[in-house]
Amino acid sequence: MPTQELPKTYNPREVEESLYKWWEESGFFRAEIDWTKESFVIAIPPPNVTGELHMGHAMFVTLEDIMTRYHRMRGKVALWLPGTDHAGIATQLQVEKLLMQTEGKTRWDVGRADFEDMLWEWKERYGGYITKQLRRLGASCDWSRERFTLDEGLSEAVKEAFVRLFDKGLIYRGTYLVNWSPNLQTAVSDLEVEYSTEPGTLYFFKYLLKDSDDFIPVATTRPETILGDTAVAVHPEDERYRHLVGKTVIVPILGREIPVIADDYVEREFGTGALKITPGHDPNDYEIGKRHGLPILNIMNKDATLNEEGGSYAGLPREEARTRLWADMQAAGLTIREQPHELNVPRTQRGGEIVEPMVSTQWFVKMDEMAAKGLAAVRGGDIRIIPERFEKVYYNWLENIRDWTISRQLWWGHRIPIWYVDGDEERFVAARDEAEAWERARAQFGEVSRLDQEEDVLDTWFSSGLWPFSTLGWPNDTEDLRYFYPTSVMETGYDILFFWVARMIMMGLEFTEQAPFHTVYLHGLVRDEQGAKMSKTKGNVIDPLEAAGEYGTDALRFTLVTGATPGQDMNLNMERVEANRNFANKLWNTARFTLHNLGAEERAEIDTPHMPEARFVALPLAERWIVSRLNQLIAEATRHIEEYNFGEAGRALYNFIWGEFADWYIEAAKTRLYSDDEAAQHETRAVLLHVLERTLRLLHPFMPFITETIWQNLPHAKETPSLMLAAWPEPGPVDAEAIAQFEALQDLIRAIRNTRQEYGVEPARKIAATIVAARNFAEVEASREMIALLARLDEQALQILPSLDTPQEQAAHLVAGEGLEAYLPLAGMVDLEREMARLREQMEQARGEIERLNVRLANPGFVNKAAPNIVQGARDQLHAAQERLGKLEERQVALNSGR
RNA sequence: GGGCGAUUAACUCAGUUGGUUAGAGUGCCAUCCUUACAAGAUGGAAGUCGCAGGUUCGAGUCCUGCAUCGCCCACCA
Repeated sequence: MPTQELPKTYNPREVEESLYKWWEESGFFRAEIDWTKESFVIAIPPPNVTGELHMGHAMFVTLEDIMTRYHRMRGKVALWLPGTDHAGIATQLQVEKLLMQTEGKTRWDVGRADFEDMLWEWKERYGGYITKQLRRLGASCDWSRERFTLDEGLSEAVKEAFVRLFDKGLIYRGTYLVNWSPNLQTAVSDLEVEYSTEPGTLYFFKYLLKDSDDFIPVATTRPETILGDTAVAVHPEDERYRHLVGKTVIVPILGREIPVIADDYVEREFGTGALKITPGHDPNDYEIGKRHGLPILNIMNKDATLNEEGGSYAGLPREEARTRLWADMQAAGLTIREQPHELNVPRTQRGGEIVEPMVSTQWFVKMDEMAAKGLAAVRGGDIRIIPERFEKVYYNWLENIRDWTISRQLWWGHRIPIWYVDGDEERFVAARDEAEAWERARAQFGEVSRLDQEEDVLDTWFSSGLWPFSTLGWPNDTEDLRYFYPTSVMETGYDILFFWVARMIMMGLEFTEQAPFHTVYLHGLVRDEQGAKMSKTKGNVIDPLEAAGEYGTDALRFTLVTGATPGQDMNLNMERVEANRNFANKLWNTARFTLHNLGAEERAEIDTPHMPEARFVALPLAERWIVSRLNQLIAEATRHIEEYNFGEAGRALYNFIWGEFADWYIEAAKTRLYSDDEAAQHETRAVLLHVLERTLRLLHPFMPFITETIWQNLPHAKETPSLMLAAWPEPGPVDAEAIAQFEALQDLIRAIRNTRQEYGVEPARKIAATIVAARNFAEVEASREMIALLARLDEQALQILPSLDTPQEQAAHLVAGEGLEAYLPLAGMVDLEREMARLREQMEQARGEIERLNVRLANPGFVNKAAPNIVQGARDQLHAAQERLGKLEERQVALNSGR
């Protein structure tokens, strides 16, 4: 493996695509079943098959890829199972739109068979696009197991699930008031309805009593529904209207007679206190109608135009019917007034048009039983939701769940496996295929001459609900299913907790009698930098591939993972992506430095689990420090990842790589690297290489491309061909004393630099400094070594005069922890007055600290109740501060007497 | 109407069983083209942790109330 000179800056565009291709073609993403090993499985949240990549995808790819790569490196059989969703409504809408644009036709114009062909064509053309985009983000999915919800296997699972639920009596057909989408002409579930607050009008009008001039005043926001009224309701205890209960009133314009009823649902304070009842087009009225046995009048066609029940308004769209009717009522003197009123308008999630509650015959799933099991699984701890607060949201939804409308009057989806017998809507069987349907129909109904399959398809989420196991082969008892199921983590956005996660849990429990995963990790929405939702109409969408193209996929991923905490929305700003691009470049240059200084002999050792203890203890201070810090980092990053705190893990890596490895260790290493001591050189290179290589492993799940690229350039034996297959590092020894000593060194250097700047010493000017290591270090090798290090680290600025004696001349005096001191000569640099002032300020600080600590330690509550290590820590601090103050006082005296 | 989240430096955000003097990136000021990196280096300024109480030896962190913004659920015509 020849090591070539790396370019000065990392160029992601040059490596990402080919690297990914190599990973994929080499089969590194493939999960091979190995019964001696543990598995780690994530089923991807399947994107819409013809969808476009957005930041939500980038977010889940980042998080799921981190988990998958991490567990793969930990030696598990890691399967990230990819696939796409047919996305019934979304896809059909796209194709309908295209059909309208190109041919000016609706789907009904071309007919079901041809339209279905168009859908499949569309899917074939655009279906691969989204998965290509996921690849660009580095997703280490096992593409050999890719699934699509309309695949044969998954369709089989859907039929099986449906029939089982049907046989159990959990699926029923019924005529109820459902949410109707007039554009799509299909029913949608409650979840697919979104409410928006919009300005509107509250219309007051008169309901005339039959055979009387008297009237009941009624208020409505939707006058057109007057045409479907079958009663007027008042509160039973309302004195104003009590005497009218049981009387008959006349529907305006139409002249129909309807009763006045009493129901305590009516709010006396709202409007006029009298409520018109339209059971055919309002959910609450529907309930009231059922209670009172009122007729249900459907006044609309499927496209929300008025039907023949609307009398002369028949054929008009609902909005137009409203204005016409109101005008006619005004002319007839039946109106009272209008007032502005804020409306909560139900709109369909996809199309955005106003939902029309409409009575129709649909298929439903009974939810109570399944919901109870779903609740128990989370309550009992079989499933954990992260962040925990969403457990409450989940409970709340399942506790109040209503039956699920699963039929859709669409043409793109799984056709409901119900067969009607001899054209009779009341006689039907559920069956996995037509043969079984005949069998079942004959067994149940005897002579059967014709079977017709249900025209409706199933809600997309019905098939998605089976995803964790249908993708693994269920209902067949496949090896994949046995080995990989249940899956491990379900990672997705909190916005589909009800749509998808809850249903997967319920269906998993129902069909496999197991929770489909043990952990649900919910991420937040990615918003723009002002916190606004990204949308095409606002034009504030940041395309993940554009961002990745400009700054690198790794930078984008790192930004997404470190910028947010679980379940929390994040505001993405490109400055952060740029900053992380810079971080990638920093890492790149640490690698360049390491490789540049490498000799031919440095290689093999990095394949060992960690540095042998015996070698470690013999290392010089800086080396023991960085290796100790690395080992602490390994433990810390591992802990954070295990606890799903990926952002914290990422930040810890960032701080180590930039703040410790690059800023300090590499500088410190130069002392020995550029010395004449060949053994020392070799040792230093080995440590550089060791730390770099371990760091690459730790960072790989977060930034797969750059880490692999560098890793491939490292001169080592490569027991594994790719970093993604390398073992996750194990923490080695930590030398706490080395850490403390090196940190003291850092403190002192910072203090020296700070003093120079304070006194405005020009950077190029060297200062002769006297460094004194305190008595407890005076004898040990460490102090000499520290002084040498210091000389190197501030080579440009300092001429170090190592000494164990306090100098007598006037000098600025600096003290760091671990008994390190520095004296910077005053001559030519230091103004005595300023130095005295500086000393006073530092003494003031020290006294303040001593005061605070004394107060704390004098408090019996603190000494008795606080943890012993906390108390001891305070004592140590007090001693250090006292010592520091003592030195400062000595120095003050010395300076004064020297005057 | 019910529930949840957010409120920390100029901006975008971390801060995980309560424990020194609250951190990062960006921006800002000053200096530097030092032989890995100007996508860089060094130093610096910058926060009464939304407000008011409480618990505690000790609160950004726990409790109560309030304010502002946002989200979810429910759907009073």
